[in-house]
Amino acid sequence: MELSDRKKLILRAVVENYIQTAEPVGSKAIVASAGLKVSSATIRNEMAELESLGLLEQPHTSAGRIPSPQGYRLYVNELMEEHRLTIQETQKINDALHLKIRQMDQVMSEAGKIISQLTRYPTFALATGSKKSVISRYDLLMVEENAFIAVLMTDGQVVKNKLFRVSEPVSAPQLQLLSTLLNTSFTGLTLDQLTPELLKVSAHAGEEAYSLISLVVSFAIEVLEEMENHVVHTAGIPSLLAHPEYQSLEKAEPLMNYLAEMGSDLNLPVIQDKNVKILIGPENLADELKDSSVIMASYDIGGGMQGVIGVVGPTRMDYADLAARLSYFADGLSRMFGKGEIPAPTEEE
Amino acid sequence: MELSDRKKLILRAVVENYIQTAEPVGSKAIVASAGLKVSSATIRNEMAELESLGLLEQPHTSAGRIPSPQGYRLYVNELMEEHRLTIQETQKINDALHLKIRQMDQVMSEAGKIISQLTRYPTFALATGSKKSVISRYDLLMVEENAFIAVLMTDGQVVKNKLFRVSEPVSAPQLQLLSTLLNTSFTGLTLDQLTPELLKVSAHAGEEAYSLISLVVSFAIEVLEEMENHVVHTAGIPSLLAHPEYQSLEKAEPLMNYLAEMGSDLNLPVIQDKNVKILIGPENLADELKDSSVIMASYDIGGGMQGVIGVVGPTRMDYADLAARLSYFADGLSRMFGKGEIPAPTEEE
DNA sequence: TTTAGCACTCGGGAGGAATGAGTGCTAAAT
DNA sequence: ATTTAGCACTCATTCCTCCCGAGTGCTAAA
Repeated sequence: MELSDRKKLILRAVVENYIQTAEPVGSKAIVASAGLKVSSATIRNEMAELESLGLLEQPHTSAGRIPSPQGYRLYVNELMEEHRLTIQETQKINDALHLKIRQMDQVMSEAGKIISQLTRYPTFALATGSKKSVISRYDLLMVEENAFIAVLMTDGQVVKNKLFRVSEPVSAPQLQLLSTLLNTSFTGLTLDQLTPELLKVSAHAGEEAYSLISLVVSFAIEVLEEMENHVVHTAGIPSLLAHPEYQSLEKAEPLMNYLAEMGSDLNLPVIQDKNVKILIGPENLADELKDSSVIMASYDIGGGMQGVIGVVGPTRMDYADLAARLSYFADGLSRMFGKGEIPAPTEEE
Repeated sequence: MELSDRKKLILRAVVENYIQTAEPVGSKAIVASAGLKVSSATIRNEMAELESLGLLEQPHTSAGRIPSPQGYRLYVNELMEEHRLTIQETQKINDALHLKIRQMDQVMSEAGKIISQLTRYPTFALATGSKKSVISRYDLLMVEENAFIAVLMTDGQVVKNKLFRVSEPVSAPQLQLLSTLLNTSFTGLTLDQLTPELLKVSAHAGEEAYSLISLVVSFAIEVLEEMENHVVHTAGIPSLLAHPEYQSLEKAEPLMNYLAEMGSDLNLPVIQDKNVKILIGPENLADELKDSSVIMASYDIGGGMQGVIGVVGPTRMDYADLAARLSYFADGLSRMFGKGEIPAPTEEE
């Protein structure tokens, strides 16, 4: 069933009033804010109907109405106008992007901090993707007699390194040999393909080579595990407390703990079709989020992976504004990854 | 003036009772807990004196006593018995150390998480040291025609890398040349020595070399800046809410925000003589910490740097227990850095 | 110096009245 | 058929007030 235009107008007024004031919206307030030429009694009748449709609800009998999750959903889907960012806002986001993000592997952790500062909401950031990462190349660098550095690169262009200290001395030619071996036998393999393979190689090379190889390969496994584990970075969790819906500790604490501890077992649907995805109240899978909303945007990392960055807040959020900001931010990140390089401030000369 | 033994006993009983119950301690409770063969009236007299000495205070007239910051300080300095960890506790810490910390550069961020989980207090972790870091070696790895990896190692044995994409194609011999140049002219320099030097080199080599060199050097500068910036990692901030002294948002919020935002401008005295340092209430420099305590332990990173890891909580903390746990944990980290290698689970066979 | 006894203080919780915003419903008006 | 004015009603919130009890300080005796 389709709502009358007037009902839509009223629902929208309720949502937008409530987003601003955080107080239940009464019929008189609607008359004042929406440009309707009807009396408050009429509004009351309409609101009663909107309530029976499940779009509005009453905290208690003698209070105004607040939007239900379904009400917000309808608002987001049909009523909300796309928010246009001001030049200042885009400028702010651009500045933050370019100033703060220096190294590619900091993107995950820094992006969250930036968004959290910009929006004053808690944020989470993670990388995802169905495609399994593989190591595309190995380099071994001799440091001294019993220390060397392994540098690994994944197909997603992520580079990781680790310093190894070993008891038996190693030589440069030896490392050369090993890295050839690694590059021929241990590249292009996904995490599950990587373990049993070890044995074969130990036959070819000597005892010592075996132990070195296994050191580097177990490092490779760590790296791949880390990539698949979808570590979730969070930032700005205490910002929650600034919002009236989390003024009571019973509300705030479970959510804050959930956010602080959301590790690999994230209960969010991370696949998304469009750039921005909004989950309202009970649409969230995690119990701790049933009374909150999540707005997230995705960006392309390359190598078949995508990054997701989102904010968490009360269902009473400025969806239009946040969606626009996140989307713009995510686009900026996509662009950075697309270019494969950070537009550092030094480049602009 | 030296306190009588009985006063010491009473002070200690008050502190330890209060640490456990979080409720002001009355004279009767003291009689019951401390093994004193005197009546509650005597205790009351003694407590009145302890109060006038500034060691105890009364939340309000008709309540028991709680320790003042000076009271805690005296307790920590003289009365507290060193806490012996149980086998289980040390085991737990060892397990956490070995399981969670895989790569050296994760130590900072992981250590905090571990301690926070172990203690259920918010933690902070940072690296410090008067000595300036320098880059001790550069390696350039050719990836493809217009991409290469720079691997930098500091004198503190930290290795960082970055993938560069360049518009002009580069060749392996060229990179070889550049890395020699970098290693001869740009190693052993502190952050402040690093900038003006650039010009000299541009004369030697051609145009293109210049731009590549400056790319790598500016990365080196970023790395050194990052090391000097003493980035503070925090974890477990919401754990604060579990403690009764932070049940009211007015108390909890400023502190949580402070912790969440404590960036480079950390107002803590980071130098320390012993392994563990305790700051009680107003001994803290930051206003936000005036009603809280900080317990921190340091560990040796090598290369003239030391790491600091600490917990933040109410002044009513189990100082003995936490000091012991942190100290043990920090010693474990020192050992790891001393060996220069992570005792990975795979090695234990 | 210690102790028993007692009056006193004060925070915290329970109960209850006043307040007021906002409703639903009815009956008249358009 | 819809809209509106009017009015009784509901209920969260605020502000008293009262009461309780834990714990104190003080006094006077041991």
